[in-house]
Amino acid sequence: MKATSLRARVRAEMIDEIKEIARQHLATDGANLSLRAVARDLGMVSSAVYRYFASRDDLLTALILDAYNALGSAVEEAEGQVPREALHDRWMAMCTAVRTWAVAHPHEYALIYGSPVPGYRAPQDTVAAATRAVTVLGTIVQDGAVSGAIPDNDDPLPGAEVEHDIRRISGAISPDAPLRVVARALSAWVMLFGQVSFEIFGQLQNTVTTPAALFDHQMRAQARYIGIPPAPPATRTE
Amino acid sequence: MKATSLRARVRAEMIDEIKEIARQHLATDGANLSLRAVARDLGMVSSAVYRYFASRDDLLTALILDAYNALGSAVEEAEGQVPREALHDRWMAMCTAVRTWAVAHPHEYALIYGSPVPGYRAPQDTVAAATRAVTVLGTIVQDGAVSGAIPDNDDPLPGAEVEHDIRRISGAISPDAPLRVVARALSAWVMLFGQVSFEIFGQLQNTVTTPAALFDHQMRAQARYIGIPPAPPATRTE
DNA sequence: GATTTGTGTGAGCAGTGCTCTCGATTCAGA
DNA sequence: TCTGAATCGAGAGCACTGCTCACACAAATC
Repeated sequence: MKATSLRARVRAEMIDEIKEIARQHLATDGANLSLRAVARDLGMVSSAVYRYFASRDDLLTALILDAYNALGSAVEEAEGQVPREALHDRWMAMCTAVRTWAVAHPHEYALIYGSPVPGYRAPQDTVAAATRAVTVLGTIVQDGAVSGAIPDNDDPLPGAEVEHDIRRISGAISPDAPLRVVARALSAWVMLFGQVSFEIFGQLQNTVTTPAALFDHQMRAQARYIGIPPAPPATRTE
Repeated sequence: MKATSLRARVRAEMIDEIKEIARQHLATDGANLSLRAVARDLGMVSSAVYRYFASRDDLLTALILDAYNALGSAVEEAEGQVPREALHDRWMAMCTAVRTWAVAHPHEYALIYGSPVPGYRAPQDTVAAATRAVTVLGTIVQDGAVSGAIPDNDDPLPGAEVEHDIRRISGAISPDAPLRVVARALSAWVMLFGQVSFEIFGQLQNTVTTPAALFDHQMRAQARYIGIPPAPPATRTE
């Protein structure tokens, strides 16, 4: 009746344990993760770890994938709890989830949105995981566009090359939204991660005293910029 | 007539040479800079390098400071060549200078705007250097505000905490600009570096085919957002 | 039961940051 | 101009790293 052998189960647990310890080391020692130190914490010799990860970079890649998925889950979960028609609340929930997760896991955030550590390659596996967060933005914009809540704007249209790029992104994320709305949503997306990165990477040090409040204010401004109608004054819906 | 001794001059040259080789290693091998390898390239033994830099982190800090200054110079120089009254051109020149420098020196850009490498501290020296670029933005906004070219907008005012932060930034950079204009300029600034970071760090891979064109389009949109009037249709001024 | 497969050990290699001692060179003051 | 002090590079050495490779032991398969 056991679908997986004892060995396979133990192996999976071992992999999880290694990654967990590695995450702890990441949080304390920074990005220069020591495989030997991880092995030491596990009570085993360094070479044994190589039975589970072919190299240190492979371990890091696994952590990167996990980080993308953790962020994706956090965002999906937070946005999923908001009623579909409350576009503004969905947008804010999404933004806040990104920042909250980043503040709680700064080193893992740095792993995925900071400078690429090794000779940077993005294994195809990570692409799908990385897409989860932006897909949430896509559904918000898509819902707002089809319901008419988010109107088109009168921005100048981009050149052919840029239009092609934006159209492709739109097709994958919010196929029925006007091109110019997608363009604005994209810039808001970039602004969102720019703001978080500035905070996590210390660019706001000695400049901003209340990053959470500033973040909230700026994200509301971005919602206005995209064209997401403001939330109605707190009226209980039940 | 020599103000500095021979030794001091040789020492300064040596420091420059070490930094130059280190920059080359940074460009090829990525962020994990090897002091021994740098020493080898210089034909000296590793311990000799410690006569010039107390530690590897000290070398990196020096490179970080140089990078901030290089970016600052590039931005100042590009923006300085545009006539003062051409606000839109000044804005675009500034944005383009940031991206151009980053594309030309991706690893140095990662050093200053990526994940902080060591147990991240920002030595006070770097703060001044880091301010140079944003100061350019400040003068543009300031000039536009006092000349009336950039009108105030009707954004909701932020809460007291955020207002305090923005007011302090405004005071240091563009003291006569309306609070709400400064807030928008700040978000545009964040968006600018978000866009560049996304490109340099590979977040746009397999998504955007012409990053330069997209960048140009998005930065024009940000100028509109701030309230910088569009450049008049190319009429030769002479 | 024999054999193949997976797992952990320990030694070892090449590389790293950094310290220290030891000659050699340059500088500054008498 | 000579002398003591400061500076500099070389080399050895320590503790650490990623990674490889035989070796022994256990589990899974035949």
